[in-house]
Amino acid sequence: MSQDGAGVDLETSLGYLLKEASSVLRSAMEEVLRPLGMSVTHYSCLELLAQRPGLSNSELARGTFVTRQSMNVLLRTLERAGHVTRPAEAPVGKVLPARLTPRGRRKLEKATVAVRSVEIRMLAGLTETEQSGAFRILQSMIHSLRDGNAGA
Amino acid sequence: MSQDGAGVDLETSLGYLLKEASSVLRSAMEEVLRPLGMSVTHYSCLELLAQRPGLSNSELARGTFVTRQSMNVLLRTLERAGHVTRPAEAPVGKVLPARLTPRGRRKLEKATVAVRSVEIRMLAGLTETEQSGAFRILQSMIHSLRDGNAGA
DNA sequence: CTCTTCGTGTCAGTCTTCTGACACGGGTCA
DNA sequence: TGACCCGTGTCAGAAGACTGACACGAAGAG
Repeated sequence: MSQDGAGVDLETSLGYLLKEASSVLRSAMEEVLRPLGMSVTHYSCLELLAQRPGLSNSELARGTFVTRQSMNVLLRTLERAGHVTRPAEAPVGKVLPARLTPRGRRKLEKATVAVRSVEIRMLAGLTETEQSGAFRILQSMIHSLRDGNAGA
Repeated sequence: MSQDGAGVDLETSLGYLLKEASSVLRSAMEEVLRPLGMSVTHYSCLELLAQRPGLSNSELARGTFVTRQSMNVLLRTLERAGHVTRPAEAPVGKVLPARLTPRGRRKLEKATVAVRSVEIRMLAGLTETEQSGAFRILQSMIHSLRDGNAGA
């Protein structure tokens, strides 16, 4: 199974483990977000908007790791639900800065509690040192991958 | 932006970083797999099958983190392309053990080279110690998240 | 033996996300 | 000034994955 030597051994592959961790984290978030009627992308968009008000559609897309087309449809949904507002006219260029409505902010608060509990659960059993180590290592991976992408 | 204190700070959140890393890894894999006409799920299925021949549809689904319905349509595609074979009749129960065809194995070999190069690039700049540390930490996260899921 | 429970393969429909394409505004540079 | 390139918002179609539901076989409890 794992002794053929030619392949990427699933049992020891950090890439596979990364995918698994991400998958489990996503499932856990979906589970706690579902009672609130929100998806992970929903929440990510709102959280991003809370921390950086006035972000544009494209910027939100990059921050949540989806295409700007996908973010566009999500943003429409959030506008229709009254969680987000965008001006009808672009103040400058074509960029429409999005903002949370009070209602969106209230919705987000509940979601944040739920999501934070998941993150805390995920980190249980890890020391501060391990957490900061993981942080640095993940950043290194991201950096290496991005550089390679741009360079190729 | 990050001093409101109430939220999950995106700049320091391991969950967010995990999602980012996973997203970048996926993009990098898609990029090198595209010239071969394969998707990440395609590759994952083939790789899993190479390392554990005879896996069933449901087992493959669990191993690639998709639903068994999704894996079912993928498996059909792979069968039609001649990369995978499944017996017409289940040897026992309803479980249909899938196997790589020689053609599937050849296809996988090319993909493996491409994917391994991505993984190597990702790990560049990390010491052995850091890698095994990351491995252990990711496993801990997965374990904590899974336990919580089951317990809830 | 019978009943219940569980896991499995599969069909159907829906939803999300993606790729491709277009027009538009702003900045740079000749 | 005009040409060019880049980023943006948006429309349209396609691909992928998901949820819900069904029937069937195996394993265990009674």
